[in-house]
Amino acid sequence: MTSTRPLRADAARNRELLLAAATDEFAEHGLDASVADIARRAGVGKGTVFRHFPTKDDLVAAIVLDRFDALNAAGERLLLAEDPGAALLEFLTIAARYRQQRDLSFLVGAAQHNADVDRVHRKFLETVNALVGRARDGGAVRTDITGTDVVLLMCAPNYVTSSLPDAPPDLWQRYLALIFDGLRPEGAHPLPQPPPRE
Amino acid sequence: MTSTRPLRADAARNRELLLAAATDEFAEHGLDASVADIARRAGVGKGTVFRHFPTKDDLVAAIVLDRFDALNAAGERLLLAEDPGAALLEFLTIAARYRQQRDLSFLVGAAQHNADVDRVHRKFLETVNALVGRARDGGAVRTDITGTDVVLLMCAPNYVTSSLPDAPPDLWQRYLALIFDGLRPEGAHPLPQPPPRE
Amino acid sequence: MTSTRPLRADAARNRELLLAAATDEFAEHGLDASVADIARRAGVGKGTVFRHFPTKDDLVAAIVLDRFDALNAAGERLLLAEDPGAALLEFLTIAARYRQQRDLSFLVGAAQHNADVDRVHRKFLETVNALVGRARDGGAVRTDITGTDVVLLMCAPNYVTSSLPDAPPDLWQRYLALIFDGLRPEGAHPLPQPPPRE
Amino acid sequence: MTSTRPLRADAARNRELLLAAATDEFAEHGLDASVADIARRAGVGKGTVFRHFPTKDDLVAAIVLDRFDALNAAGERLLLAEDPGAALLEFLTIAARYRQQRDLSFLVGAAQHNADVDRVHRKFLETVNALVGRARDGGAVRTDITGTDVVLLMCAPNYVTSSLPDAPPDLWQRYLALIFDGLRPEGAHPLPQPPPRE
DNA sequence: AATGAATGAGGCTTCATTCAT
DNA sequence: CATGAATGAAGCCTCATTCAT
Repeated sequence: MTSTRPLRADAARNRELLLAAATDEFAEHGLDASVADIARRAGVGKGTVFRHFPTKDDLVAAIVLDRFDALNAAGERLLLAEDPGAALLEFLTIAARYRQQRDLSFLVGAAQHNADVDRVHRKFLETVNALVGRARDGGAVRTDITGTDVVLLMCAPNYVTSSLPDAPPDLWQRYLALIFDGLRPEGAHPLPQPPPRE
Repeated sequence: MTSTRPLRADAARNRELLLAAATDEFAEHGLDASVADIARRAGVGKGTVFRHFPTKDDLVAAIVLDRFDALNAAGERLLLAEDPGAALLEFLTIAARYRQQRDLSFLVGAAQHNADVDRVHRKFLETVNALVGRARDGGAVRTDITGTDVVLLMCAPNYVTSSLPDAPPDLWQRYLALIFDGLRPEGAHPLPQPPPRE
Repeated sequence: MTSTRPLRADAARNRELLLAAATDEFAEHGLDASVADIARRAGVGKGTVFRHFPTKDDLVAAIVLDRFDALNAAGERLLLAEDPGAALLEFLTIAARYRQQRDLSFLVGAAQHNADVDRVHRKFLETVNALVGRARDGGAVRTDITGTDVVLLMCAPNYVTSSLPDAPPDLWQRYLALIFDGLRPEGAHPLPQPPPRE
Repeated sequence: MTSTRPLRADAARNRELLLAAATDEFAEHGLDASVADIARRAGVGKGTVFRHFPTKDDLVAAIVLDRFDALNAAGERLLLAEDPGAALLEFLTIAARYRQQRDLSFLVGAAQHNADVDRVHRKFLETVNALVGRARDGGAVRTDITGTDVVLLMCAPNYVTSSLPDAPPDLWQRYLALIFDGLRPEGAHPLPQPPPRE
């Protein structure tokens, strides 16, 4: 899929329909969402799903890919912003807002074994590293945290609200703010464990 | 578990074996862990699982119950500690250490429909509320957070490390410390959303 | 069956194969016939059974439905016959001949909870009531029996022969004749219990 | 079981409890009644069932055996009655009343492969043959029916009412009377099929 | 002798995937 | 190309039967 001829118009449209439908179904039913339901939601036949995505994992990977692509674009734009601290917070806000789907834990299931996802994921790590580096240099975040720390923490706001059945849709903002306060230099206590490498 | 006669010695042993095996399998494969695998891991027949836990949900509920029971006991003990702030941090540490399983998200699947779990869960909320109340009164945590906030956040340290395949086993301590720093009064910024009720 | 688009040719064929196989298996093994055996007998995969009949009960219902439909058609035709007594006997003969399966006791298992079966069953009762009414008015059957009596009795000829392992295939005709003789006015003795309502 | 030493008093009592419980359970749930339910209803452990009846089929056979024994005793007594026609009707009445359990179709499932049941069943056929022979000789039933005919027909009254969910408990009497009217000489029409041999 | 815990084959059903139409 | 029918492995659960207590 890394560089194939452009799809015919209707095929391209089906692909988008499928990605949207799959994203919604996964958000609602987790990784157990059935291919049949996705096909029905997209208004296409089951076979069409497999024409576009030979495997359910490939479908998951495509979603993750899109998500990372969008985030990477946003990140690169924010690297040019004036205030590095505000830029980082804005980045995390964008990431969390991206439809507060349960999380990106699909990543675990499929991303690990997909070359495309790997590539874009690596790019993502670089981008976050750059954003965090700028913020750290600017004194907006404490000196003992790394880009990887932020990558790991950035899904937490959505995660914690996901366990509340009828949470208000923007509740995640509260926890993003709390966690971000923990990243600030003011009142920082030493951390008991070193950051993970990579 | 509602006051029945004590199990025969071998049955009690199998029950423990099963709970341990199930806990491990769930930790490794999520809620999709198969009953057959759990039975195999416990070294018993498939039917034995269903003698002890008529339903897969019952098995999940039993695990959640045990976990909450242990947590509640620890919480009550810590309510008597001298330093309220240290007590809260210790409580969160204990909770996170309790085998850093992915999370307690089993709760969603089964807790909602099980009377025993409901009861012990409510008790859990009370305990955390009390611990947070004491810490807040003692100036150890900022005034704008509630017990529910802490309940929601307390699984996050395990969650964030779970996405790292080969994380060092105690990495969660780093993120617990970071998040706890966000709960402290020093350098607190106003929160954009009110806390969820209940 | 409620007015859906016609099935694809091969699907329709499989549906018939399945109904025939299921009818045979149920006749041989009673309601306990396994879906796997039915699938094997029809020469299709187990999953195909559930594509056509999402539930074992649905399969049973479909058989019962077909049977009642055929019977209803025959009954309506016979309502136009000249001799009402001969028409009733002919109807009972047709019903018994319809593959002398053990009985229609599948009805109990599924019919009660299926709207389609309910509808066609009610129609069936009406038809038999009409046939019996005509025969009674024409003096062909005794005055103290009702349509419901006949409905209840009409499975008996097949039932009684079913307990004979190697009965000749047309033995049921003997018992239908005997029972029908009991319905005639000649030599009728008063009945000790009133007919069931409905 | 054909001649073993007499059971200890409590064992004998358990045997009776089990037979009664099994009879009830089979009557309620058909041949699918579970051994566990039977044991619970009898107030004994599951293992005790298998001490008395090594196999579920053996339990069924024991019930059938008891039933046939009782019927045979009644039949022999009625062979001495004055009015042969009344005696036959009385016999059929007794048979049908014997708890109008669904039927004796357990016979099919297990009786065929059990020597004891075979023996007592053969005896049963002889008894009915004798009863019918006397009635026929006395002009109480038509000349073209045999003992086997009656054996086959005698379960029908219970069978036909069994398909009515809320039938009055004595409804079978109505259908026994109707069927018996069919056996009388008055108004008999020739039968289309010969009686089954044996 | 009685109990009930353990077993595992087998039942119904779901679903990712393949393939004829 | 799209469709949806077919497949069969795998999941959860039941139950007759065995066996340790």
